Amino acid sequence: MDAQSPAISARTADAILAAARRQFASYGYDGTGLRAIAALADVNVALIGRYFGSKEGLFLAAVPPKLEIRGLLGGSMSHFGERAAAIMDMKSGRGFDPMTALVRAAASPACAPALRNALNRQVIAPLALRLEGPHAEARAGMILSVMAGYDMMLRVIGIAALEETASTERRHRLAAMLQHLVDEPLHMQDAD
Amino acid sequence: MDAQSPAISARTADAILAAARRQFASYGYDGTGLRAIAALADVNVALIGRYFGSKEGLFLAAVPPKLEIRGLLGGSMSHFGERAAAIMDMKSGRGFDPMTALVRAAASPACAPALRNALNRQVIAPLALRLEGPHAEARAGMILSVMAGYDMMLRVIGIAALEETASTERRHRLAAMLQHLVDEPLHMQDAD
DNA sequence: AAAATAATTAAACGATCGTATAAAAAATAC
DNA sequence: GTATTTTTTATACGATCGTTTAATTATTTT
Repeated sequence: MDAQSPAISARTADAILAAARRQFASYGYDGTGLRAIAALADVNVALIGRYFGSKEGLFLAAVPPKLEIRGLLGGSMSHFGERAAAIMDMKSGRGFDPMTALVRAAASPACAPALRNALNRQVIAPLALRLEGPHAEARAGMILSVMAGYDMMLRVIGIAALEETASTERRHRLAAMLQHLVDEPLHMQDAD
Repeated sequence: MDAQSPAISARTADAILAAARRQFASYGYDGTGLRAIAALADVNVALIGRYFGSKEGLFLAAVPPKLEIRGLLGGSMSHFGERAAAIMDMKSGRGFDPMTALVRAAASPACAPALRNALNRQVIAPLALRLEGPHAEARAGMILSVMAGYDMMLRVIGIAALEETASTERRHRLAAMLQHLVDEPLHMQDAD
């Protein structure tokens, strides 16, 4: 219909996006080849160019929109730590995880600006709105830091000290870290 | 002398290593080309192959040996948080920082095993020895997670919420996170 | 059924990558 | 000063990368 529209099939676009998410999360931005994505989606490589313009365009369409941690800001903030830790632990392994994709793609200069924008708008900002007390944005940034670092050490690098720790143990400690940042205004008595 | 020795000049090897560290820390493993390293070191590309065998060999010779966070375990553990946070804040920007290199290289499957070993032996293990109470290794892993995540969000991605926060503010909050993990056994009263 | 449009494919381009080979230059030994 | 060894260079190889062009198949329209 649209005169210069490049001829689109929603099914194919979704297949490419799904394959791209899996590959980017598993091998990072640089480590993922467009031919591997195309093979996984069972389409021709040229379709990626036609649908998303470039590799960077595909990455931006695939990963950032999924960065809103689902259900993370749903409930009460007095249990944010537990909720977030549970989500971090619930990873499917095979499927696509936005946080792992983020960690694996962060090193590529091509993605960094887009990731920064996406994180600021879709994670930091809404999270900061839920944080009471001063320095809400800085604390939100620290919360994201802790979650990303945890994912990096446990899933991307695979530090033995974390892998060999019981899941409930890990979850409890991560939850304490995050909740400490949420409740920071209540802990001001601890300052020296 | 050694019959099959490949003919080595210490000055050249050091120049290559220094250039490699800068490039790997700035552009990650995949984002760094051997020709760029050679140009920075002012030597021919072929010398890298002759001196270090392969790109992976060069990376392993350049980055992991520098991962021992200098001076981090020197003083009392009651001020570990402040000390570590100060080191994280003291980054030269231009020079080589092992933590940033770690974050930028973690995504590459070629480096992950070597990084895991280096971190386990040179960071986690000596740090865990200094931690009192139970789960020392898991807590050491979490400490490294927090530091790596902080570096990733602040330096690699450049989250605005952290960049726009005063350095002392950031340092104080990071120190509190780390000290909390060090002193965890003293906080058991907080458990629900 | 024929025509027109939508959607996909096959093939190749130029560039860059890590790596290997053989020749040249520099340094040392005799 | 020539010979020998050490160190560096120039060059090319094969592979893979992201991207593009033109041809082909599938679908819809008339």
